[in-house]
Amino acid sequence: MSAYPFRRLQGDLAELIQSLPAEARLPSEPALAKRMGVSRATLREAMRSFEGQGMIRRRQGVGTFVAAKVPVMDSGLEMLESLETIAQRSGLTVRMGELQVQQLEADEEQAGLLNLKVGDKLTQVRRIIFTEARPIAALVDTLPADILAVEELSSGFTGSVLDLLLRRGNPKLTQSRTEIKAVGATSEVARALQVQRDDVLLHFAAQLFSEDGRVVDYSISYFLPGHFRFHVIRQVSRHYG
Amino acid sequence: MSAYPFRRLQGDLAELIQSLPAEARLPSEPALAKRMGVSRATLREAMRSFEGQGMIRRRQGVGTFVAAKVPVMDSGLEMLESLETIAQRSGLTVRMGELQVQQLEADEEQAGLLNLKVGDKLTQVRRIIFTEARPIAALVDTLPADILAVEELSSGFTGSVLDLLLRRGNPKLTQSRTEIKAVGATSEVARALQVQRDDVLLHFAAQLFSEDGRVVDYSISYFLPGHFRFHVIRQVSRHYG
DNA sequence: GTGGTATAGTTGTCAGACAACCTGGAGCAG
DNA sequence: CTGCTCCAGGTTGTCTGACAACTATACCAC
Repeated sequence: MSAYPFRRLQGDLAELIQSLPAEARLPSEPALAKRMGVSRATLREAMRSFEGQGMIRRRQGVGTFVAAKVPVMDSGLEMLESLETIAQRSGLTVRMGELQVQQLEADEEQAGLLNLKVGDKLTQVRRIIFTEARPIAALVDTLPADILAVEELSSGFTGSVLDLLLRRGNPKLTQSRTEIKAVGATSEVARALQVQRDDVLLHFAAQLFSEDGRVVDYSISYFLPGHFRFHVIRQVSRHYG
Repeated sequence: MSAYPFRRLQGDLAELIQSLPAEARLPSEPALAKRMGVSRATLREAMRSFEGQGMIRRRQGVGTFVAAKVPVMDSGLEMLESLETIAQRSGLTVRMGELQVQQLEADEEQAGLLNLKVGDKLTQVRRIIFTEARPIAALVDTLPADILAVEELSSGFTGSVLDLLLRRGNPKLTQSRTEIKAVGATSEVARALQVQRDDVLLHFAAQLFSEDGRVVDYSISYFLPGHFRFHVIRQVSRHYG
């Protein structure tokens, strides 16, 4: 149970929406507010947030409806989730391999990305995600050592730095800024993902922010095409609506 | 002037936020609501929507602040904008070339994507975006012929189907669902963009939705790496906050 | 100086009300 | 029967006013 109605609502409402079939009609706002135990104003803030993510569709005088379903396989980029979480929701089994944890000191580029000083201690985690036998993603997380110590990764590390931080609950994570590119595989990545050098890969570079605005993780991901589907809902800017 | 306060507010607030420097503090909610001429409840719905896009940051008991600035050069994917609009905001000059407009009948794939029947009339627009002398993007828009007729593209077409539809104001566009991939250049695209076959390209495939939920445009874009920067703000899912 | 405490200002939430809008059916003219 | 108008009920959109929870600052006792 969360302290604030809005946060609890986000989870409850997401659960409800995902449990309903496409085009299904949601209860009216007064009814839903009562059922969720919040005021209609708070409910509407949450609704607005879900509408912005394209999960629901509202029509004045008619009702609120679950948006047309997108194939379950792919993942919307509005929410930051670990690959493990996405895979689990999709009913896939993935495993992690080739885990490498090391401590190092920030060079100029890393210091800039993490908003630190050159020479500050860093923890770096590299790993490969496999489905069945094939590697499909390569991940590198770099964190300040005071956020995540090397020792913490020794026992029972499942492979997701994000999930680890979320479970620990400290620092409190709020959002990430993810940059999207297409790259050719370097020889190192090509070997890890068992593809040819210069083969096409999707590339995410993400800064993960905590509640106080600090950068707590810089994450680089390489995805093999065809095994993941990423999409984003984009709003039409209505400067002159 | 828009009929609904919320829509007007979206534009006004976006303008205000973008005009302020990073970390700047916004007026308090009561003050801002009064200034914008809406109630605090409506203002808060808009604020929640902007918060979801990572544009502002709210701290209870303290205030609301403009989020750390994202460089104007690159473009957040939360908002759907034409390349021309993005370029203009970035101070770049781009020009369109190799415009091809044709009418055709929907095959099975196109019918499925646009939610039409096989054989329905389509308008297809192909074009290349250049900066200076180099081509940097290839675009293909496919629309139902009743949405956009071939004749409408004859005079004064600037190169953006999106901007054209927005200017016309009919149908009213609401959002797009954009799928993101990395692909190797086909021989056709490679020739158009003056790259080698199988060179790495970023690939967007977007369905553009109108107010009534109809798919009014299916758009495919190929981007040359290095000339565009795309990012997305991702919220941390707080199922157990 | 130090630490605790009041205080003003901010966001978070609530309740109730009315306006704008859409849908479907009743009623009526043809 | 058909087609039209009108109306009533239900839904989302917005507003008002209020109180709760929280934060930073100023102030005071020590």
